[in-house]
Amino acid sequence: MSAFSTAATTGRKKRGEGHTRREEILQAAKELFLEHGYDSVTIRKIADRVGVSAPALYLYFPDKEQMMLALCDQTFGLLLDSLGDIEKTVTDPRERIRRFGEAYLRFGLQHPDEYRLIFLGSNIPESMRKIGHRMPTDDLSRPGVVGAVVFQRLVTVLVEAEASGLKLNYPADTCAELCWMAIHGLTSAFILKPEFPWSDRELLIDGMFAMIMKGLVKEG
Amino acid sequence: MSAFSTAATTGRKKRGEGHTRREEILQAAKELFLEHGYDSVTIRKIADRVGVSAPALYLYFPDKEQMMLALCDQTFGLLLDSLGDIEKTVTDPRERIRRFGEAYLRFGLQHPDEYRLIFLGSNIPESMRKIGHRMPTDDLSRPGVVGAVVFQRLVTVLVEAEASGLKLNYPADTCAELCWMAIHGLTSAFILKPEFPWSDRELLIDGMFAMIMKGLVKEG
DNA sequence: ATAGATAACTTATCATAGTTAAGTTAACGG
DNA sequence: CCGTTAACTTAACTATGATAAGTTATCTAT
Repeated sequence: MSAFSTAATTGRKKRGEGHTRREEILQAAKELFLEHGYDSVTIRKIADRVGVSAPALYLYFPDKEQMMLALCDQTFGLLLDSLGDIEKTVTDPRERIRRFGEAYLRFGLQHPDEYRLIFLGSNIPESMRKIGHRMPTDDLSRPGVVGAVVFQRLVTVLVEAEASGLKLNYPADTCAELCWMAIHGLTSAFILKPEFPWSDRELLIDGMFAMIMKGLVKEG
Repeated sequence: MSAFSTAATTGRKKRGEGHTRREEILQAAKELFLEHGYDSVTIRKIADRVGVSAPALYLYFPDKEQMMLALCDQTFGLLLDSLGDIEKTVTDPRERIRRFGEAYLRFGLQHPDEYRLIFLGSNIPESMRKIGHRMPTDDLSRPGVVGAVVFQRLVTVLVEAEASGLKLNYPADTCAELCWMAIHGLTSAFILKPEFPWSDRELLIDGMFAMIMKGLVKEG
C-alpha cells in the first residue's frame, strides 16, 4: 500500500528475507508450546499466529519436531552460558559444584518445558526420546546434544576438583553421575509435580546439596 | 462349528461374558504398549489383535487413556505388594529405608513404561500429566493415584523410624521427599538414558543409598 | 524494460488418528 | 417364539501432520 510496509509483519517476505520468517515461526511456536504444550499445538495454529498457511512452515523446518529442537537448543544455550560464567568466576571446588547444581536447578525451574523435553523425554514423539542424551561422540553442533554437553561439563568440574586436592569417595565420573542424578531428581520433582505440597523449597535444595557433599566428598 | 468353541478366543461373547473381552483388550493393549509405546499403538491395532472392530473397544473403555490407566493400576499393585512384604518382614529402620528404595528402583527397572507413565508423565496426553501425583485426599480407589500412595508409605516408614529412635536431620516428610527425589533421580536416569555409559549400576545404587543415609540420618 | 529463474508462498489433497452414530446380530428370559 | 438388550459392525466425522503441484512476486542478467 503506502510507502511504508516494511514487510515486518505483513504479507510476503522479500527475497532473501526468509530467515526472518523462520524466526517469526520459532517465536510463535515458542509462545504456543510454552502455553499449551507440544502436543496441543498444531502446525495450523502456529501458522495462523504467524499469518501464513500451514504448509509454509515446511519451507523452513522439515517437521514439527525440528521446530521444537531448534527452540530447545536456543534455550539451553542460556544454561551453557551460565555454566561458563561459573567456571570463570568461582574457583573453590566445593563452591563450584554447588553453583553448578544450582544453576542447573534454577534453569530447570525457569524453563520447565524445555527441561522436560531434553531431560525427561516427555510429550514428544518416540523418536525424540534419545535427544537429551545423545553422546558427545556425536557432532556437537547438531541440534539436541545439549544434555550430554552439560553433563560433560560437570565431569570436568569434578575432575578438576580432584586435581586440586579434593578427596572423592568414588571415581570422578561416578561422582558426577550421582550428583547429576540427585539434582535431576530434585529438579524433575519440582517440575513434574508442582502442585505437590513439598517442604520449603530452599530447605530441600540445601538438604540435597548437603547430601551430595557428604556422600561424594571425603571428610576434611 | 463343532461342539467345542468355548468362545475363549473366537467370535462373539456370550451374554454376561463381556468382562472377559475387557481383559482380552487389556492384555493386548499391554503387550502392544510395552512393545511399541503408547503413542505408536493405535486403537485399531489393539482391536486387530483382539479380533474385534475398533469401536468395540469403546464398549469397555471410554477412551484410550483409560486403557493405559487400568494397566498402570494393575502393574503398580505389584509395587505396593512388595512394599507390603518389606513392612511385614524387615524391622530395622535403616534396613527398611534401604529395602524400600531398592524395591522402588527394581520395580522401575522392571516396568519402565509404567514408571514413565506414572512418575514421569511421559508420552501421554496432557490431561494425564497429573495422574502420578494426585493427592491422597482424592478417592484412593480411583485409577491413577498409586504414585501418591507409594510416597505416603515412605513417609510412614520414616515416621516410624524416628519413633523407634533414629535421629533425622530434617522433619520426616522432608526426609521422605529428599529420599524419594534421590531414588527417583537414580531410577529415571536408568530408564530414560539406558544407553548412557553409566558406571557400574550396583556401585551407583550403593553410592546413592550411602548418600541418602549420610544426608538424612544423624551419626550414631 | 523485460524475460527467465527462483524464493516465497497457497490451495487442494492425503493418510491416519481418535471417536461417535446408527444400525445389526445373537443370546437369554418370559 | 418373541421381544429385550448385550455384544457387536459399518460408515462416517473431525482433526492431525505432511505432501504435491501450482501460483505470485522479486531479483538478476541482458
